[in-house]
Amino acid sequence: MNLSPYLALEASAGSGKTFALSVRYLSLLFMGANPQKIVALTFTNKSASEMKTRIFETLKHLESKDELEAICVQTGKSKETLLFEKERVMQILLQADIKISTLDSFFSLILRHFALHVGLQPDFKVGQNGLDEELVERFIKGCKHKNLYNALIAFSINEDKKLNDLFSLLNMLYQKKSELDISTLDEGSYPSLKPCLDILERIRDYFEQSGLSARGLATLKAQTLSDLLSKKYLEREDFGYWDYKKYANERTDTLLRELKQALNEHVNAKEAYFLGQLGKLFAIYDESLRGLMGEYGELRFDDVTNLLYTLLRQEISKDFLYFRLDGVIEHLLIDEFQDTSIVQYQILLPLIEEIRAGRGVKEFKTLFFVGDVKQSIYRFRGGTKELFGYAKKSLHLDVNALDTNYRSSEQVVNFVNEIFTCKIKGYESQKVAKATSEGYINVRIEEAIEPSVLEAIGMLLGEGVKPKDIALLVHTNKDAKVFKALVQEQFPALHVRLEATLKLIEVRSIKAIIALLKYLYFGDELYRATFLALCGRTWETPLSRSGWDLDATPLVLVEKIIKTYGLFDGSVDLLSFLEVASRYEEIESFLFVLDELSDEAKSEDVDGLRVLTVHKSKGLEFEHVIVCDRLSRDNNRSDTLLFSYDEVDIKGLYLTMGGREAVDAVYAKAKEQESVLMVEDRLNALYVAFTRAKHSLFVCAKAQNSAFEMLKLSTTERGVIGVSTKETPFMPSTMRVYEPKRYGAQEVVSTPDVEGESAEIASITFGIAQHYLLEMLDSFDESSLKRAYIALQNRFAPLLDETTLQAIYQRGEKLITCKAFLDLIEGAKVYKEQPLIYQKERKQIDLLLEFPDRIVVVDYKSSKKQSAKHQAQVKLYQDALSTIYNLPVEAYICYLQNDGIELLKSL
DNA sequence: GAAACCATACTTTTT
DNA sequence: GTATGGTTTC
Repeated sequence: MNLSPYLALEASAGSGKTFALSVRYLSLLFMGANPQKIVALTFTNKSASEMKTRIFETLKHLESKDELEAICVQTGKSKETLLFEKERVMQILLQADIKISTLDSFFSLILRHFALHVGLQPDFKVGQNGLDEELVERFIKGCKHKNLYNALIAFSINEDKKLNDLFSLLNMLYQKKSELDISTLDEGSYPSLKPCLDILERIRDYFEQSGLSARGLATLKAQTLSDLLSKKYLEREDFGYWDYKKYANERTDTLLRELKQALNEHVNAKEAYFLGQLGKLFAIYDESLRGLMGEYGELRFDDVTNLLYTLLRQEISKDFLYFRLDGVIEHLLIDEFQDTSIVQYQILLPLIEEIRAGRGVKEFKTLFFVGDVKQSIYRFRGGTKELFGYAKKSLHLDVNALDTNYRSSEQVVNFVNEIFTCKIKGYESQKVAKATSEGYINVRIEEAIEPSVLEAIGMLLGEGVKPKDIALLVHTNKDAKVFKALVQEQFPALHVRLEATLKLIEVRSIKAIIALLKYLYFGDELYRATFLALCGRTWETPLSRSGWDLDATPLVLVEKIIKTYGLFDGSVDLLSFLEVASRYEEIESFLFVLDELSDEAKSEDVDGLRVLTVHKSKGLEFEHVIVCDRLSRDNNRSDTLLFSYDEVDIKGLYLTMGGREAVDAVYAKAKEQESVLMVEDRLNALYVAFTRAKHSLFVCAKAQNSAFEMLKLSTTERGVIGVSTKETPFMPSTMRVYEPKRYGAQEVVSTPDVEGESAEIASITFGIAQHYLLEMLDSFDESSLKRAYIALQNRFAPLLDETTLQAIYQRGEKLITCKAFLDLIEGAKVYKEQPLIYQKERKQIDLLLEFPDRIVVVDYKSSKKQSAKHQAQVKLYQDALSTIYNLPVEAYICYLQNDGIELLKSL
């Protein structure tokens, strides 16, 4: 065999990491590994499910996959042998409980086995929980109990920390709990600044006698530590400069040295006091947290790792812990290794070492770590890229690097190589694999980036690029919002997606199904139109309400809709939706809960131009990428605590103070190290952003204060956009991108009859939109109207242009100011969109007014064109309601027209 | 040329 | 709360 048993794979962006992982996994299977004993770990649920899918897909179609060749090489078996064994391996895989998961769910699984050892019930919940307030309460109670309450207050005042700040500090320590022995933090008493101030006074006296300028003397005054630390002369060796120069001598320089020494002692004493206090408080915090977890059975993600680590260290032996996991794990694969945190690594270490020990030749145990330190951008949440190098070295792993880029075009690969060589430490040029496409690069440096970004989008659309193939990468969530609004304003017809965690009911294909269900049930044209629009079908598409059995279960109905309209797009979301549908027995209860369904979608809606942060884009790829500069200046706020590392071990913990570096060399070094790491992270973020592009890459940089400054970019344009004719749509053909039709408001209302079909459709759309606005109206006042209008815009922006939407708004305005109408509803109990079953027909009443002595039904119409029909319809409502209520029923048709509201009483 | 002063913004996010 | 950038001051 050629499979290297202990391998670290360096996989740059686009170099075929997923390919390598599935080859490795399948090779292990073909070599006889038991899938129960292979653990593959990733960081997100998304990549875990992708990995599973990829492995199954590859195995299923092995004969036609490139992976086959690679598996031959790894296993040393011939193609024929592999294909012969394929079915057997598939069977094994299908029957096994496959262990491909995120680190976090793997850890919670282990913890559940041992929950009782840490005072928890095994059915604890993991997630964000709302126990924060409870924690504060318990913490304060704990402080009182330990007679530390006054100390807490004194500490708070001394350090000028609010309880909130203090809590974030404690939480920070909590995250580092496994790396740091908090109980041994130094302790001291609160130091006096007097010795330092005394020396300063001596310097001042001396200079005053010598005749130093008033300006100079002013610099030798200070009240507080931060005053003092901000003095520039602390950065100097002596006073031989500026106003001081004339009077400086050996004496003043000695005093300066003394001052620095005294300050050094002071800051260190202060730090010791601070950390000592914090350590005491931390013990209470930790205890309160443990208590809460036990009582409520709710854990945060950090709690899982922390408890597991505690368990591993003290309470039970490592062998026992991992032995309990369904037998011993023999193969471990870790993806995105550079994002592993120290605690996570420490938890896995016994397992890793067990495998690495490789007792006896017969034993078949392997390790496989894949990662790319250039893509490490999660340091702020604990990701430690140094672990990759450390693991390679300490475990004596074989190291391999993937050097060819299969994702990006030639121009993009070359550009990335050119930009990042020498900038990222140890950057190796990637080779180009895609000889077929040349690609396109456009770097713009302008005073403002907004025009460049819009121009870039315009260029791409002009070349016939589909919006869904464009991604706008920004630095912050706030920027994402701004850019989304900007793009939408400039291209009103364009579908723009702000990337966020999606709910199931927000997925386009599911929205369509819901609309159709509502149409079938209520028969409202609005829903029919919504359904057709969401599917990208034309208005003429025949769609009948008959032939659907509404008494069938929701599951059967949804299945039938999916089948009939070919809505299945291979995404897991539709499956989840079917699962949700199966929870309900009849359509009424299903429709009732639909709008509030909180189930989350697993895959994203891939329609429309995407706007997302660089961090969210990691692991994704897009045909065309526009990387935007940051809109605001970036803020490198430093934390109150500063950690310094010796490779992967915490070497020191410091209290940050402005100017401390001038008097404390150790601290200065730690701060320097921190800032180097921060710059590296930022550079990596840019690397991640640039390498998302498959075909073309736009960089829109600011002339000043650019986030790209460290790349030293210059304006350039290379290659051609030229869209390839070969199209691989994500959505099935029936879910085409909807092509917006533009209908002028004038056209709609003026001569709908003569204009023919398109005007007919336009007036239907208009009517539906009008109805929708009124449906969304909570009450008949202006603020409700504004809210309803926003809802209208969200829904109809792709269908109707701005003028038309405005016209609808104005009609709404007229309605809520119409005296006759307001008089009519005065004193009534108002119901909207009431379903009504009469003579076996399902109807929906626009507006139902309940008075003590009578009932009024109102139907909205946007034109008088078919008034006879309208009359008949409200008559029907009137009759129907008469049978239900024992009261007289009046019926009105409310015509909403451009020139005003007309309220017509039906006879 | 250097210090002090004043005004001005103001992170990244999954499990 | 805290860096930073620009301006003022001697």
